[in-house]
Amino acid sequence: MRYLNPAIREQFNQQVWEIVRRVPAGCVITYGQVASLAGVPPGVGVEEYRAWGARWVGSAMAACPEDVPWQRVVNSQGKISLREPGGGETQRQRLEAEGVVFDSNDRIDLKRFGCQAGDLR
DNA sequence: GTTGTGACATCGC
DNA sequence: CGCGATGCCACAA
Repeated sequence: MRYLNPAIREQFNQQVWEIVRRVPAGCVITYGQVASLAGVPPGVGVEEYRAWGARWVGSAMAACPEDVPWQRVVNSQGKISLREPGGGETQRQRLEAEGVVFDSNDRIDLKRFGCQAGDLR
């Protein structure tokens, strides 16, 4: 198959948003974690999912609803990934209000604030 | 139908 | 530990 079925993609997006909503306040999660929790969509190889799951999550985030705290989803570097640099300052303070601490490099310590799979449920 | 770009992850230096 | 380069899929123009 050349590319994933649109229906599966849609369902996958919903699943991603659902997981992000389960992320508790003061806790952040990486794209890889979200992809891992979302599970491998049908008809997709695990090795391919490992490489593209994160990107699919990012694509899903592109159209995330208002009630989805997309800001709690960060990349492996522990940094907020936004299209507009500096546009996330307001949301960053929002995370700080939840207890998330940023270092001098605008980075989050995933060892402390990184959410575990078992913490979601 | 083709081309360019992207809210990433991983490996190498 | 930090920065640069690479791979691959989906979407918009």
